[in-house]
Amino acid sequence: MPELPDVEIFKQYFDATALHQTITAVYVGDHRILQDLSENDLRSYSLDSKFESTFRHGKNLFVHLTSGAAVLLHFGMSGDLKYYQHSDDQPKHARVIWTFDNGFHLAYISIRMFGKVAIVQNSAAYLTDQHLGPDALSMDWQQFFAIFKNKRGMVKSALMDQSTLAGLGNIYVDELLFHAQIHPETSVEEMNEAEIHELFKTMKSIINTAIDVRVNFEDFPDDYLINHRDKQGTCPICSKDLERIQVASRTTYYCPQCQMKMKK
DNA sequence: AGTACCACCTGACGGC
DNA sequence: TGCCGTCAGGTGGTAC
Repeated sequence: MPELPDVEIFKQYFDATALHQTITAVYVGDHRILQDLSENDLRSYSLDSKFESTFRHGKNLFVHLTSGAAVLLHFGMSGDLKYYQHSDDQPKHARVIWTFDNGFHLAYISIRMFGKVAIVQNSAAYLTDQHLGPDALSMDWQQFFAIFKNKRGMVKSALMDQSTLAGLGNIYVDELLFHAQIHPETSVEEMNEAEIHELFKTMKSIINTAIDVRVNFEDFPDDYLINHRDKQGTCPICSKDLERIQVASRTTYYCPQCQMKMKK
């Protein structure tokens, strides 16, 4: 699930539920999810502290604690959050659970264990250390063009590379290339400024749309690719059968008629 | 710098 | 019903 729009919705959910309450307990359901962090350390950072504010960069969600440090949540391929009151509602794959003084709990869920929970002292330094590029939603055109005018390789690989820009994954890269009518294997160095600008505009548009519909698949506009990603899928615009190929080792859907721009 | 693999995990689904 | 292969929206490492 979680690419930038999903994580933005997690942030909004977190802000609406789990801030400003004293943490009274921390439960770790599977310590493998903790990165360079012991269960005891997570507990001592959390207990008697409060979640104060959240900050998202790409697919990373930082939650600042009143104790000073921040909890970093990364959701991998199957992460989620759930705020609930009764233990009957505890989700099956809750890997970390924070309990608050109002009796509610916040569960960090990860089915496939690909996510991570860490403690970071300085989120800006963490982004630098991890070599993360600028956030795809907040970056401006000057930044985007400065990066892409010097990039080489396939456009899909470039957009997926978190050190180039942070936040896009397989689903939304396919979606934006579809709307920009650019073939996923197009070489970035073959694209002119107008095409790169189209890429930028479309990227902003599809991220904002996904956030507006709160990533509910059924609420995406009819001309979006997202609900047609299957082997029998047809193009929502021209009805031609979609192509399914591997690009940068990832399953890629595109319309061979609408996405003609291709130079290898 | 870019790409092609492999690995990390669990669960859902289709075929037999 | 059960077993098995395949696939899944992420990331990190290694080798070329």
